[in-house]
Amino acid sequence: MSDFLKQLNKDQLRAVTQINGPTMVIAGAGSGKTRVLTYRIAYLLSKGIDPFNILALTFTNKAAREMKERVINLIGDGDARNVWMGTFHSIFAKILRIEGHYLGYPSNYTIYDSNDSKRLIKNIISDMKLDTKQYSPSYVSSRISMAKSSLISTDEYANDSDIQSADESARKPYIKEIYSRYQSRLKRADAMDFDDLLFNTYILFSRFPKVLYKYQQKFKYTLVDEYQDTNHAQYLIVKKLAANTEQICVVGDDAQSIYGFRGANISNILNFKSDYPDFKMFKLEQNYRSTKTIVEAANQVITFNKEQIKKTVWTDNNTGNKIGYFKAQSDTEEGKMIADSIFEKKMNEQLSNDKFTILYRTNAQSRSIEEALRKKNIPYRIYSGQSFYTRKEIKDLLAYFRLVINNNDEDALQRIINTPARGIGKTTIEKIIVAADINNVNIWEVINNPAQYDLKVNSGIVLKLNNFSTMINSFCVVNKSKDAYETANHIAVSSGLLKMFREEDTPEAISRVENIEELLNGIKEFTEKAIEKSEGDMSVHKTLDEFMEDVALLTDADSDDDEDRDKVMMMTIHASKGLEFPHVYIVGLEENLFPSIQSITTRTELEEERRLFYVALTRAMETVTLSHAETRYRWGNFTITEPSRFLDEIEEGLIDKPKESLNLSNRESNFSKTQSDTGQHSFKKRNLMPLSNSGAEPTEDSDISELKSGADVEHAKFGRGKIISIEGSGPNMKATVFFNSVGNKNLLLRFAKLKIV
DNA sequence: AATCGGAAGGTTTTT
DNA sequence: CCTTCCGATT
Repeated sequence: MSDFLKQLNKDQLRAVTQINGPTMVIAGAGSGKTRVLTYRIAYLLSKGIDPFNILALTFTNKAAREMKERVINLIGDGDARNVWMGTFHSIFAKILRIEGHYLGYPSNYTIYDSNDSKRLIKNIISDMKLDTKQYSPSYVSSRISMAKSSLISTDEYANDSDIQSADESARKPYIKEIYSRYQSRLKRADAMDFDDLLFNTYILFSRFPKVLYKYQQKFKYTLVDEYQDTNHAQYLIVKKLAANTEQICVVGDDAQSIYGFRGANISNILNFKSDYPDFKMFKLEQNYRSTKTIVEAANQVITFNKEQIKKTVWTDNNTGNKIGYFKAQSDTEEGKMIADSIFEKKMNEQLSNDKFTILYRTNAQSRSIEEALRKKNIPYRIYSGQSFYTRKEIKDLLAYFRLVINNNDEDALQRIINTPARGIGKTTIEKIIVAADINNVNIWEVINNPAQYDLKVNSGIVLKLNNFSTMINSFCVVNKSKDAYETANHIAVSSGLLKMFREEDTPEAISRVENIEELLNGIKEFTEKAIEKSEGDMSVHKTLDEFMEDVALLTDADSDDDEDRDKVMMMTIHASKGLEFPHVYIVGLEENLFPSIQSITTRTELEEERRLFYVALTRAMETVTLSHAETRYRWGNFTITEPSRFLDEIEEGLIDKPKESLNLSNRESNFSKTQSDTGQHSFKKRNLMPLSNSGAEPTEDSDISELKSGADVEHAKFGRGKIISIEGSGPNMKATVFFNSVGNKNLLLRFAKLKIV
């Protein structure tokens, strides 16, 4: 029956089959952590445990999805589907949809992402007539976030003398007031931010023992991945859930704790001992992923940290190559060296693109590398945070969806009430907000009954408001009966949003229309997938509400698409956690960048940076190449950099002699590059919906490839002109052209149909 | 009320 | 350098 257990080593086997009582698994990098978790779930099921009684919590959607897939592979679809597997945030969001009414939330509450919540905080700060410099929204928001993830309520925040004196000495005594207003505004909008999903779940379980009991009964077995990254709230919720049966298994690696900055607390691992004195601990120390060289280098680096649980990660794998080391003169050069190196290795060893991964500390570093890859025609894909969903046009359309789903969502309402322009201006909105505040009702309520709340606007405006609310209400009606795609499409068209961008005939607007179409395609896919899963049954259609629930907790790094394989992968080190790749490039190893300048003052923070480096190294299976640039374009000017201290922490025998860039003309090329770039941005086209995709496709249209800067061209609408510069490639190729009639224009070449004269 | 341009601020890292 | 926001202008 349990044939699959044969695939485990001794330690893994013990960790999997020890299913009675609290269990902690300390798993070194590459030692089969996910494997233990998935096999443990399979094992529980094989022992007759009801899948409905199992809860598995992860940090990222990606990890959750992978776990699901692997469990399905082991035991088949049927049982696996009934196990609750998901991120902390998504599982708790689900619970709050069901039980939120205990706390006064409707089941269709909106989830605000960090941008939404910063916007709200900013509004509050200006409402309070405070200086936004002194009270920068991001500072205030991180303060509030820290409080919430430590379960400190608004009242507790205001009454805690330590917190208050800290805020006062930081000259920000009003944060308590902002926090409190922020919470009531969220409540009024029937909205929760990310931290509320945890905070409110905790409150729910504390105040309503009956609800807690229900979920304790349901989740008899709890598994937690990446336990070292849990914050206080997550820790306590899990503890509450497991209090009854104590059938809890946590898996983690203190050496890979990299989320301290958002409240993760390594000591949760250490507390485990005192919370569950009769716990069993297993250490997984054999690494199956990397070469000896890589494992050794990683071990060496981590010894520079003082705080850690002792363990010895070792491997039976080959020694492998030494670690590569590039010393580039500039960031441009760094990109070039990496692109060249990938190209060479690819050709020599006949490797596909997807065998290569480039890791960096900050998202901003991707640009110079991207350019180099594009020049070499190497396709790549960036797994970046949220860029797709933070685009204006996407946010706008999503705001319509949000408002339709939750009429009280004030942030969404304010975003779109005049987009596209419908004559409801700033002054009017101002008046509505004041009326709402005075009467302590929601903005939506005021818009629907302007007279009742004594809104002092002329009859023309009243008519416009009326038209707006009629429109939204009609969308709500559509949403009740149609599936997600039909509703979304209807809204995109009837709201006039699509038309607005279509009429504006600029390359920028064209790309916005494309992005909207991508979003709609994504929703279509989402809808069809559900129908497909239910074997063509059209009646079980997915609603827009369900789509939005998915989106709120999704980042585009989470998505994966079959058509999008075989590309070099690029991502931040944080995003790479839990993944493995054959050939890894870790770039920008410079002081003040990696380790980050914000983290070199305290030991704790520096050690977190070092763990980050440890994570980066241990992603690699076969080779690692490190690089640094001696000069780097930052904030628009050259900075001379120093090699990262982390480079010295790897013993000389394990690392190659630095390979230096020889191109002396690089400074020049750097200058010319910046000049031609002035004032332009390339619009990265995203392909299928939840996917961030910046592919460098070979140019298909031979006409286009003949266009060069300096060429005289003719355009159907603008007439004669001269090409000033060209950038991008494939479908993204665009040019700046000076036309005698209208001056400079940015054109997407694929649409512009330029003729060479 | 809408549009355009300039100024200012922003880079950690993510759910 | 790039993006966003604000204010001045029409």
